[in-house]
Amino acid sequence: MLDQTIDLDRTFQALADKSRRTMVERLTLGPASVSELAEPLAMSLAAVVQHVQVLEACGVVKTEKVGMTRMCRIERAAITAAEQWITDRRRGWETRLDRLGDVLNEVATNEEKP
Amino acid sequence: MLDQTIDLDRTFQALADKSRRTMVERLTLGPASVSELAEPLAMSLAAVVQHVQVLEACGVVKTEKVGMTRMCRIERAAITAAEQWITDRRRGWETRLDRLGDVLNEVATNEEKP
DNA sequence: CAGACACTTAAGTAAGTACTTGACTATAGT
DNA sequence: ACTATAGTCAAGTACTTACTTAAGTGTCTG
Repeated sequence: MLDQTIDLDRTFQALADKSRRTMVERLTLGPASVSELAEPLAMSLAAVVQHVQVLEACGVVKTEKVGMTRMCRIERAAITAAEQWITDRRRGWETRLDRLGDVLNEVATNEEKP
Repeated sequence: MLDQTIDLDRTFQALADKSRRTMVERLTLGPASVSELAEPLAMSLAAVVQHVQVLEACGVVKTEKVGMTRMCRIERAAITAAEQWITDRRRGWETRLDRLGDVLNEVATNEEKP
């Protein structure tokens, strides 16, 4: 429960960076090495490694060393938790707006035949 | 287009904080003043105002001054954009996994009757 | 074995975040 | 008019982030 809060913090934080989102987008196409992730980004490899560490720390990606390359792949759970949080909120305000709509309809109906 | 990237940065950044998520959760129940948002949070009013400013800067909430209170309400577009980004990624990796599933099924079928 | 390759680690830096306190400014009620 | 309320503004501070460069460490390839 408390852990989930921490993970949401870290997951949203991880997604709050264009470079990391680019990496995630690449990884949705399939696993990739660190240098493959680095390829479209204008920064040092060391910086990319640090971004990978951020993504790994929040559980959005998992990595595994194969020979001299580190293969990265996306891990569904963490990112899904973030999606779920937003979806739950949206559901909240949508049902509220539905109820508001009902009330407005009722008022309108009552005004039509007073 | 470029703006959208900036907005996603800011929106995810905004959601990467427990206090701000608490505020958003409160606001999904309906509009609230700054002090109402502050009530469950262990920090100064000034700090809460700053959080509200962050949420407003990324478009997740809109505010309006009514008398001496500032009323805040949630604004769907920005937060929906964030949700959409995740949903699009998930759709990406799900279709990829589906294709992988197809390939595996095909392999399995071929192995059954070689 | 030599050299290239793919990271890895460490240390440093500039900018950004999340607060704080304290002084101030408009309302609103009595 | 007097005072409480609800917020606003400006500094200041401790901490974190997103990089950088430079010097390693294992892992192939010829």
